[in-house]
Amino acid sequence: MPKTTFKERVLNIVKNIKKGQILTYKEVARLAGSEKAWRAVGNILNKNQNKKIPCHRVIRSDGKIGGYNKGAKIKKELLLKEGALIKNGKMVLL
DNA sequence: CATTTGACGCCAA
DNA sequence: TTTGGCGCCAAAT
Repeated sequence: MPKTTFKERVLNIVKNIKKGQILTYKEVARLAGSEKAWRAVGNILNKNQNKKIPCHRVIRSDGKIGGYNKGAKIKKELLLKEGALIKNGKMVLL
């Protein structure tokens, strides 16, 4: 059985995000087991950004897009295209 | 092993 | 309301 490190847990959670679902770094960190590890979460995604991981579905708590290796703008467009909507700085599903 | 980095979050002014 | 600064964790160097 795997040791499931924090990094692996985070990647697994992000990978498990459904279409149209958006989570904040803080939420992901909390699901991963460390509510205050949001910083590490962003770093982990940044260094892993694997194709299987829809890291573009993870945004900041402020409702801002945050960053993306391919470009934050593209990230936002991807989210809107998938059916996600950001309203009043919050994530809203269709 | 110690220090810096980083796709962040929240509080104070 | 907006801007600045501090705090936090894990990984990289």
